[in-house]
Amino acid sequence: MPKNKKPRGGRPSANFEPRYGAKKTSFHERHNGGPARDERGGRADAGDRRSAPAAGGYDRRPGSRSAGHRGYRPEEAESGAPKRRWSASERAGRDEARGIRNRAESGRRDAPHRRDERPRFDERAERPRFGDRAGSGRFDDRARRDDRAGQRPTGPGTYRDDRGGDRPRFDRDDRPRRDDRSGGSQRQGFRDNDHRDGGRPRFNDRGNDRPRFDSERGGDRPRYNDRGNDRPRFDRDDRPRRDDRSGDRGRTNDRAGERPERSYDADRARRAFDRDRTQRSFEGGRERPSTGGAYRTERPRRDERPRRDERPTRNDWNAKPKAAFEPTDDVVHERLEAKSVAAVEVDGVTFGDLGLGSNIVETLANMGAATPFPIQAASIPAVLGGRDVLARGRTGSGKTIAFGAPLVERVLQSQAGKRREFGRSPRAIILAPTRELALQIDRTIQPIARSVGLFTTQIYGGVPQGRQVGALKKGVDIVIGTPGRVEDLINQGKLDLSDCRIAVLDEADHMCELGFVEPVQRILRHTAEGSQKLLFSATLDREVAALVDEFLVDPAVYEVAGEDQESSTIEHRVLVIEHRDKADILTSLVDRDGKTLVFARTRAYADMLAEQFDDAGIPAVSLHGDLNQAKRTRNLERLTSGRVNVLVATDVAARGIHVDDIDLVVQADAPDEYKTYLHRSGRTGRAGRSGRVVTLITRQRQRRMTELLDRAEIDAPFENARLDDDVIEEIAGRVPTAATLTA
DNA sequence: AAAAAAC
Repeated sequence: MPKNKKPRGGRPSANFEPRYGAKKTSFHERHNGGPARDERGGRADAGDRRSAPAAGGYDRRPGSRSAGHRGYRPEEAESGAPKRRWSASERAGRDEARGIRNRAESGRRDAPHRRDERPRFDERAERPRFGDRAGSGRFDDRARRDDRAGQRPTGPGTYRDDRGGDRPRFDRDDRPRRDDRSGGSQRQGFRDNDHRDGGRPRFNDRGNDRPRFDSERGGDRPRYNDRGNDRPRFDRDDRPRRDDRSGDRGRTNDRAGERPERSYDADRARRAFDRDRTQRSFEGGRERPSTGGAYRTERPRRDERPRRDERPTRNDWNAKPKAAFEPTDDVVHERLEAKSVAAVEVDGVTFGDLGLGSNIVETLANMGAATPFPIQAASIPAVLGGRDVLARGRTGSGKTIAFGAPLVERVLQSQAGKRREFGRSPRAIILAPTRELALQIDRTIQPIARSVGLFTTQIYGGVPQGRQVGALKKGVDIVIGTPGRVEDLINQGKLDLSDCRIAVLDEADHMCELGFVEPVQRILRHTAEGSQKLLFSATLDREVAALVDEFLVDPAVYEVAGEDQESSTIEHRVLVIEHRDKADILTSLVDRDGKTLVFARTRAYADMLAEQFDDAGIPAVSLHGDLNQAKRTRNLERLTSGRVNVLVATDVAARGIHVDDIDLVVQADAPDEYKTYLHRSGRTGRAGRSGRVVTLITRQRQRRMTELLDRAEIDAPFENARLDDDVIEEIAGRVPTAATLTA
């Protein structure tokens, strides 16, 4: 939604970001090349349906309902020949001439080559058509809340409940009133919350029997993110030992009591440092070799290893090879300059408690975020307190709101009493690695900002800059964008960040990768002196050190304890296949009812797969950097809206993109990096929903894949699979029938 | 090696 001035009336505007569930706009009619009946004709028994025009398909609409308008078309004309300005072959020719393949519009699908060779996929004729499915059309009420957090509007406690926890919610009535608590918490906001000593339940307690009121840790407990080295650790002495508590959860905390110095006790963080360790050779060569080597060969193969419940806990598991390297952890933390606060748990805490104003709280509630997720409860007070923050919360844990809501609050406070001047320069900037992500962040933050009278605008490439510049001229408060265009506009003198007091890097570790980090650094240098920096990512690691060293001052580091596979809602599997079966297995995997996201390594392969699925009668679109922005946005929206159920993407979609209801992620090509694996798989299982990830590899790749999964600390069974194996039916969610066809 | 990010 590239607009910072959305018409209040909600009239859909002809921009690149159609509102979900909204009417199609004339923009789309124009760009869909007319009725586009083929693409919407439904996935079912492709041949028949396609030959029947439109067949009462989806909400196909004429461009305008009234005869006076330019785009007016009478309804009945939709099915008639006159609308087909291009014959199928002409369209195909046009598309080829443009070098852009748009299967949906070309006539190619009318002459599908391989369809006859694939009788097995024809059963889908019995399935409900898209328009009939329960899933479609429901986005009207979700459009506003499809933030990355994906918090569900089911009221308080949802987060825990989703994870199968039947742990009783903290009874808020038991809780002392805020004012009763110690520490003289006079005002609301960061300081106040900082003193979450007294009666406040411990955030990072987990388990049912945790002590709710730990009064002996009363008012003299230092504040949560106090600075200074003498700060007693939040989770040190006074904390019940892990074994005293019930939980088998939150194992990441296991060592907190034993090793108080190691504050950044996220395994993921440590893991990320492993690589560095190899390079830095702190350990004199006793670290894991990167390929093969002693460590690997000593380990049992995956399927020979004990089952998870018999296995040592993750820390123990890791401790074996790493035992000798423990001191390094501290070195790493110093390098990060981070004194971390362990994870928090948030039962009974409200957004208001955290210091957000009532308008923002209400807006969050309307977006489906009734109560804060852990990462939000951790970072919101710190952001409001003006600290630099590094935060790691796994995919789908609500990071956008974690930085967005307090950012809005802070911008608001900084402007209190001042008029919003025409042409004012922005007070905050949020940078994201992809345009889609920038759009999505704005979709989450804009309503929050608007609820308190602040304006946002998106600054990203691939679209004409005029509109963006126009918004800046009028004056915006929060800029959300991608580095390229942001820097471009800065250099053109059209974007002035000198008054920008807060800068956020989403997917911060990615933004620090080669080729990304330099523009980011230059942009950050344009922000106001001493501006507050917030770095968020699901895989935040030392890769951000370059930025931390230059830009962050005594950052608070947050993470959420217990974010391991045990507490995850994602099921991981690896299929070991023959390469010649790959195409058919992929088609079989995506031939299903739920939404499926397929990752491919290259743009060309993504296109090829989307086309292959389409040809097999499974409507699919692709998303990658070779598409123009309009197509990118549109194709993603097609998945979001349920118009197609299959999206084939490159890693442009690996990070941050939130689409409700993706229940299967297929990695047609295995990723090379464990972080990529984590981010890709994080497109499913969001906000506590369940999801499944399947990765296809060939036999030769097994070892590499095992290593990657080790790094990701994911335990996934490797299964040999052939085309007609039940395992594929099972993963796809089709019930294996006795009549499983054998060609 | 690929992908992303500016025109």
